[in-house]
Amino acid sequence: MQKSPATLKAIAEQLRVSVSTVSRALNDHPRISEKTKSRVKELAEKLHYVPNPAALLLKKNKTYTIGVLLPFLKEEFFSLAISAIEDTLMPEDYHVLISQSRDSLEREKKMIESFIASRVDGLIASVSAETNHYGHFKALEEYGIPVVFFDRVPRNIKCHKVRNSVTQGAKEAMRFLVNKGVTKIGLINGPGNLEVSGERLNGYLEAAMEFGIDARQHYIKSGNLTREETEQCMMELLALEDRPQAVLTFNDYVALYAMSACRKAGVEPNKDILFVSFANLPITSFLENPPIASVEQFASKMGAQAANLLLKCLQNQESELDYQEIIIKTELIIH
Amino acid sequence: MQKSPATLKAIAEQLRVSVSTVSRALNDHPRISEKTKSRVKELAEKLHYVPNPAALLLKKNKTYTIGVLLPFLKEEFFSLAISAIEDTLMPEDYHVLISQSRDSLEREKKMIESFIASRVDGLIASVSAETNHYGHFKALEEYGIPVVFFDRVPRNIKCHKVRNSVTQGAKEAMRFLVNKGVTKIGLINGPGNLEVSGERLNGYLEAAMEFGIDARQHYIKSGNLTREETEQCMMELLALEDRPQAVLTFNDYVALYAMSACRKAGVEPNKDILFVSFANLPITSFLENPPIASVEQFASKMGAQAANLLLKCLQNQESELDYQEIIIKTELIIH
DNA sequence: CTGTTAGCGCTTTCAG
DNA sequence: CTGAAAGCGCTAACAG
Repeated sequence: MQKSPATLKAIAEQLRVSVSTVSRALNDHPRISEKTKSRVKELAEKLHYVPNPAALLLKKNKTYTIGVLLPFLKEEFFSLAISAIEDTLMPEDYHVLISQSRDSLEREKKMIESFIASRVDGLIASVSAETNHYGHFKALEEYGIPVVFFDRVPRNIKCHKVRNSVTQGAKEAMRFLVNKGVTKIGLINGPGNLEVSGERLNGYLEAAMEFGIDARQHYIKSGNLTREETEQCMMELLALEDRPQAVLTFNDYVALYAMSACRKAGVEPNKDILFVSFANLPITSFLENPPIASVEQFASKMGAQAANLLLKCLQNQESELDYQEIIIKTELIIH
Repeated sequence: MQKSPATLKAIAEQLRVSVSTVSRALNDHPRISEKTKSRVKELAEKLHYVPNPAALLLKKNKTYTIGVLLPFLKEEFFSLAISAIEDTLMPEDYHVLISQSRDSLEREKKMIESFIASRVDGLIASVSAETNHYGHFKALEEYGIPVVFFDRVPRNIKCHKVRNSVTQGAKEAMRFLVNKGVTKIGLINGPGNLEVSGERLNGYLEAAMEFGIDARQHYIKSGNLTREETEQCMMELLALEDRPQAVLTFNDYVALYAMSACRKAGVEPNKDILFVSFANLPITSFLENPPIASVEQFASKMGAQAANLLLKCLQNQESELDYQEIIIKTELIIH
C-alpha cells in the first residue's frame, strides 16, 4: 500500500552502482557495458520503473503533454478529431490534456491559463463561438508554446491553421441545390467572428452570383449555434413571404435544431423545405430524415493533420516563424 | 519569444530577498510581514508567476491531476459525465486527463500505464465492454492512487462505485410495457462481464416473474454494444416465429442501431415493435421517432458524484479501506 | 566504462 | 521576521 514508484536511486542501491550509471543504462548510453545495461534494465522492468515526469520537466523543460482546447466534446465533429489527435500523439509518447470552452470566451481564457500552469508543450485549438480577439492565445506563444488551430481558426491572424476548403464546399452545396431547381436558398450561418462563418457566406454569395440566383439579405441569418438562436433564425425564415425553398446550415447540429423548429411550425423538413448542412456526422445516419446532403469535413483527418503539424513545431522550433496553413478538401455527400 | 515562465528565484532577485521568503509570502506564511507579502504578491502578479508543477510534484508527490478513463467520448452519456467531472474538479484546482478505452481491454491497460507514468493523483473510470478482470486497476491502488468507478463498474469487486439503480429501472420499464398490454418483450443487453448488464437482466427477469409474462430464453440477447452485433441481435429477434412486441435495449445507441436494423427489414420501429431504452440522451430529442420511453441515468449527476467521492478519497487517505457505493436513482421518462 | 557533482524550482527544517 | 541549506528524481558535464 502506498508503495511509491521505483526511482533510479532505488535501482542504483540494489545494484550497487551509481545513479548516473543507471540513468545512462536506461537511456542506452553508448559507453555503458552491455552487461550493466541488461542488469539495470532487468531490475527496472521488475520494479515497474517509470521515470518521474516531474524530474524530467525540471531538467528538460518538457512535459510531453499537449493541450487540446475545443468548444464541446459532445459534438461528434470534435470527439472524432480528438480520437485522431490521440492516435497521432500517443505513439510519440505525448499525453493529451483535453478542455472544453463550451463556446464561452471567458472559459477559453481560463483553460489557457490552466494549460500554461500545467506547462503543456503545445496546444491544438478550435476557438469558441464568442472569441473575437486572440490575446490569450498570443500569451502561449510568448512562453514558446506553439499553437495549432483547426476548423474554427482565427480570422485575420497569422498562425498555424488546419482548415477546410469551406468556401468551395458551400459553393458545391449551392450548385447541388440549384441543379435541383431550387432558386430561393436561405443560409443559417455561425457567428461573424469565426473565419469559417465568413467562408460559408462567401461561398453562398459567390454561388448566388455565379448561378444567377437571388441572394436576398433577409435569406441570410447568423446565430451563435445554440438551439435557441437557431430556432429563432429558422422561424424568421419561415415567416418570410417568399420563404426559401431550401436552407444551408452551418453544421449538422444547426440543421437538426432548424429542422425541429420546422416541425413545430408544421413544416415538413426536406419536403416543404430542403436542408443541406456541413460536417456529415455519423450521428445523422440515425435519422430517418437527415439533411439531403452534407459537406463532409473529415474531422479525423483534420485532427490528425493538426497533431502532425504540432509535432513538427515541437521538433524544430525555428519553424515558429513561417506559419503553416493546411487545407483539407471538403466533399459534398448526398444522402 | 521563448520567455520562460517566472520563477521564485527571479522574484527573489528583483526584490533582493531570499527564495524562501518569496515562497512563504506567496503561501501566506504567518511569520512574514504584511509589507513583504504585498511586495512579493504584487511582483508575482506582474510577472504572471505560476508555480512550476514539476517542482511541486517533486516535493509533495502530488500532481493535482485526475485521470478519467471511459469507453467513448463521442457517446453523449460520457461527455455529459466528463463535463460534470470537470466542473467539480476544476474549482478544486485539479486538472483532468481524459482517455478513451474505445471498449478495448488492451487499450484500457495501456491508458492505465500512461496514467501511472504521468502520476495522476486519482482516477475515475468506466470500464470497457471487454473488461473481465481488474488487475490493471488494482495496480493503481498499489501505488496509492485511488480509483472511483462510475456507471460501468466492476462486478464482484470491492471498490468505490457510483452506479444507477439499474435493476429497478429495468423493472419500471417492463411495468410500463406490460401496462401497455405488451407481453412478449425482448432484451438486447450488453456483455455479461459488466455488472450493469447483469442488473438489466435481473430487472427483466424479476419483472417477468412478477407480472407473470413469459421471459423466454430466446428473447434475451446480449451483444458487445457495437452496431454490427446489435443489428445481428435484432435480426435474430425479428426472425423468431413469436417475434417480441417490444424490445428493451442496453442504451440509446443500441436502440438506434436496433431500430435501424428494423427499418432495413421493413419493420416499423415503435409501430410494429416498441422500443424502450436506457440513458435518455439529449441526442434522442432530434429523432422524429425516438424510443417511446427511456430510463434516465443522470449522467451529469453520476459524474459529479464520482468526482466528489474521489475528492474525499484524496483528502483523507484512511478512507481507502471502506469502499463507498453511491447509487443514483433512475427514472423512467416517457417520450 | 563508471562515479561525482551540480542544478532544474520549490518547500521546509534549522538557524539566526 | 528572514536567510541558508538540504532534498525531491533526474540528466549531463566533468573527472577519472
